[in-house]
Amino acid sequence: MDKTFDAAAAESRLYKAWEEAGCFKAGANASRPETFSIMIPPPNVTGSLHMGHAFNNTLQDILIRWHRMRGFDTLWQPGQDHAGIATQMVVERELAKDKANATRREMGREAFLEKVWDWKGQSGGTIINQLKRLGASCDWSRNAFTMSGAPGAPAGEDGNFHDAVIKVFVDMYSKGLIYRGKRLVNWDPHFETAISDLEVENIETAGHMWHFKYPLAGGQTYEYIEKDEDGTVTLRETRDYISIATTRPETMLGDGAVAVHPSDERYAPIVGMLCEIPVGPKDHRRLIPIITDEYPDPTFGSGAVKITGAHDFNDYAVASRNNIPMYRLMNTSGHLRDDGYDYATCATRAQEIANGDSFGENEVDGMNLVPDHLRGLDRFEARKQVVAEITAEGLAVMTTAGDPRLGRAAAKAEDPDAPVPLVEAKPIMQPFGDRSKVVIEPMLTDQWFVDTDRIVGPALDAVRSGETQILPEQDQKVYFPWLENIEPWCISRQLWWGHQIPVWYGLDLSAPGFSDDEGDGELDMVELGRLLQDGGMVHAGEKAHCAASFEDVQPGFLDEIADIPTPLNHARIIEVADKHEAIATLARSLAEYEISQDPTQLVYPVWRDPDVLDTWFSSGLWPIGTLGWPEQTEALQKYFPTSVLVTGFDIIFFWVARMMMMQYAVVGERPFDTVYVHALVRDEKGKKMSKSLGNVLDPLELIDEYGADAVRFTLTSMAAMGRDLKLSTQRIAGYRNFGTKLWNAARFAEMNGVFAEPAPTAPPAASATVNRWIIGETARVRAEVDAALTAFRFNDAANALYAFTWGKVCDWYVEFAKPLLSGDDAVAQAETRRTMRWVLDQCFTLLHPIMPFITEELWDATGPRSKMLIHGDWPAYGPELIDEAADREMNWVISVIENTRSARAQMHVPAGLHVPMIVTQMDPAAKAAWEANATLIQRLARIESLSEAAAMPKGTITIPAEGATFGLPLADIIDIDAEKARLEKTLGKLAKELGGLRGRLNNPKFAESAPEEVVEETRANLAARESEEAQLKEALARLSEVG
RNA sequence: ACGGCGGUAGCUCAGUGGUAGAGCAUCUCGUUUACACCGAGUGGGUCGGGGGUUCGAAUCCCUCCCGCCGUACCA
Repeated sequence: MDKTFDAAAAESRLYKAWEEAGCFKAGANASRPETFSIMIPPPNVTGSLHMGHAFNNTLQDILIRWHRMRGFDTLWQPGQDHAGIATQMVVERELAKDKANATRREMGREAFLEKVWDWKGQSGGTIINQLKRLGASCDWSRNAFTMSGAPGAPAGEDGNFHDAVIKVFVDMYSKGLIYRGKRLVNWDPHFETAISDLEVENIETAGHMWHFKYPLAGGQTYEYIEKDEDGTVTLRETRDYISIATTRPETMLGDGAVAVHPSDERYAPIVGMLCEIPVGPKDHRRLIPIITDEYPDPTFGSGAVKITGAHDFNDYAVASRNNIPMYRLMNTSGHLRDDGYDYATCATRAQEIANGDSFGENEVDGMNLVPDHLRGLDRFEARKQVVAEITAEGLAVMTTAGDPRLGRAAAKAEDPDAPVPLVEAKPIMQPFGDRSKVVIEPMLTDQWFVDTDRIVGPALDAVRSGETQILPEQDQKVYFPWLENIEPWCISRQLWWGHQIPVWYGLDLSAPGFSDDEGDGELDMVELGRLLQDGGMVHAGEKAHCAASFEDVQPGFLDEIADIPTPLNHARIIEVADKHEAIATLARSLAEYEISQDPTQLVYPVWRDPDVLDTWFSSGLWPIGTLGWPEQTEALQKYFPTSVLVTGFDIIFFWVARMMMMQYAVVGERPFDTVYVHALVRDEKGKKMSKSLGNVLDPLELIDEYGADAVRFTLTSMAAMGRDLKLSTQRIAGYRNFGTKLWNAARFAEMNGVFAEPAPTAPPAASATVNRWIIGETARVRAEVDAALTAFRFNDAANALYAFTWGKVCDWYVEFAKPLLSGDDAVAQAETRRTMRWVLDQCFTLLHPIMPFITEELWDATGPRSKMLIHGDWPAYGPELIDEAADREMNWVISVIENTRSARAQMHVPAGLHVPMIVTQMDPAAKAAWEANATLIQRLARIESLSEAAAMPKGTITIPAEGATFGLPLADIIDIDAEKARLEKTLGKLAKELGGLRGRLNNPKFAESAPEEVVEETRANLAARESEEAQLKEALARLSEVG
């Protein structure tokens, strides 16, 4: 054997061997009926392994390997998700690298998707290979992908996921659990798609708050009165305006009202009046009502809030409650709209609405209230313009240049008394897209939603009842409130990469008011013309039908047109790109019919919803989708519900909660028995690792440097439940050393012929105390490891194994075994070889789930084996192997050695010097222990000989032990004063301890109320300490006599 | 602001009612039948502060202080 384990060379070789032998396959090494299954949290297909993945997958691999070795029918299901936004972003960026490439929009949907699949083909395997480097023992033959089987997927990308996703959508749609509606959503102007509020990061940004005057309509005035807490009037003036503050002046263009709190006396006189939005062409200044609502906080700002329902979530709620129109001001890229009618027309209509006309949602959405000269401007540019125009008009609230509210501007003011507009410098929380990093715009758009209220119940009940257990428990406190206050889940995304929503739209030809003049059920020219011009085609709504495919959706549309007059009711359903094309196609078809009079050529064009589903909608089906659902596969029967989900707390909302809801909604069962939620891996200072901070530790680099086992062991040993990991390379190096330590223990064993004979399959029968002792210690650690892993206490398992392997086996047992291995007692030698072999095998086995590579390598290097360690048999031996007498004896030996070493070191006895030892009194137990282990003690404590004496000679170092007092007569070497000091120090510590013990025992209440075994233990402890104290005092007295 | 978590040795953390532990780092010594990626030894803590419950509190309760993470934020 080499001196160290060559991780770099061995890891790929071993992994390949496992994989080629099919060791990871579902059910491999199964020897019992129970199943154990884990679904990997699917990493992004374009992603690469980061520390969080390394941690997450190490824990999963430990559970999987442990169960596989225990003979469970085990499945670790791997796969990736298609990561809609992220992947689309990556591919667009790749395309942009070469200016010659067409952009996404230029090449069109189909061509772009081909590029995405190409990219997936190229880079999709990256993360898989990285997981392999970590040692992840997933069943790769089952690798799943959330876009598998989608239309346009290239060969080799077949699979059930697309069908599963579409089926679920269709089912939920038909049950009414999915609906479409115009709602305010988070809109990413860069990607031009809706995003989830979970994908929005609120970041504090330096912002401004402007204060503007909204003049009352018709120049009306009122007495504006402010009072302090006592009701004393502090301000009274006549105003012809209401003061409004805003951080987003550009949205004023879309204001629908000004709201004040109903209790706000200051504004009571003007509630119900109209006021003017102080921006836009003078001729068409819009007037909006002053309303009351509970939302405005009278103590904040002016107490009056402008209501822009289409661009602010709070305002949206107010506008909804009060039937205030919500005017959308921006287009999908965050520029002010330049579609629709001119400003004057729209403003006129808006005024009618403000004056009380009824209005419809679609009509309002069609109105463009952006003044013509501002149309097309970027939203931030528009803000500047609006501010400038209002200020120029004198409608900004003014203050003096020295007003501290102005922030830095105030400090820099040359003339602090000069009048300036009140623009407060104010930190504001601004929403940013977590991918695009641009400011998110609340936007009123048509989107698809899951009616989560109706499917959330079982997901909550499951955790409440314990049907699914969330560990650590504190994470339930994250799960519950979120689900209890769940919002509708917006599942549509305006992207191309994803599962396209299986809904088709057709023109609504059953326009109300249309009549067939002759009542003959046939359309003539006049009627057709009317249908085209005035009928539903352009302005009326659309008819929507949902089905898994275009074929399946046709019957719905045929029903739809069955009632309209002949011959259109017999039109063929065809699919076109969008509504515009549908109108054109229908018009053309009708025109051709006019000439040909051939009804078989008539078509009714329908178009598919262009949006795709949120990636989390498909990954919400991960537990069943990966097992082949909707097919009732064998795997599904066997491995679902799954056993454990191991995941980071950051995706409890994103993923865990949604899987819970979806699995119950779709198959009516829990997706997993246990959810183990782990913390975040941080850098050694506790900072979140991020590229911008440059504190990212790359797991692959660490694996290169220290080996996968060391990285895995480090992560495991730090996996205390519910706490973040602060990772330092120093620690990883330490665990690399641990591997080397084990390696060298095996090397030592090899040198001593330990592996010459076949490996024992059962704990060897042993008569030597050391062997009996280490066998018992092994049984202890096995129980500890099993208990720890059962409770998901990964760190306890790792630390127990570390302490056992290094602290017990390598430090003591190997040393104790040396004399036996090299001694001339052939029987003892053989027994010790057998025992050491067995103990090392146990170390390899128990450590394998955490450190699979080095243990497999050692397993292979230490003799012929019937199977690889990955399929080794996990031990089940128990406390029957523990021999209390051997334990006591070896602990006594260890304490004598340690105490002797300690005394020697403190007294500066040269380390290499073998010294004589004297014993003055020894009880039978101590005597027996000494005699049985004299060689060991003498060797390890560097004792030349032991002789009995009636009393310690002058200048002796005293070493107390249980049942014996030892001494090292080293008068010529040691300093008497130093020995006195040493003894006194020890006595001091003892005295403190004794004080506590006596105090407790002397307290009658202690004996009364404490449990008996505690009292007993305390008494025994006191006796032992007292005897030690007596020994030391005697020694001290003797030294004092000497002087 | 609310919620969660945390404050224990120089550092990173275990320890959840029986009187404080580990690893790493420090310092000292050391090439002795594997291992310097090593061995032996040593120092180091009123367990964030205060109060309470208890025979006994790092541990349970109350309160305050500090840090981190979420969520919501006020136009």
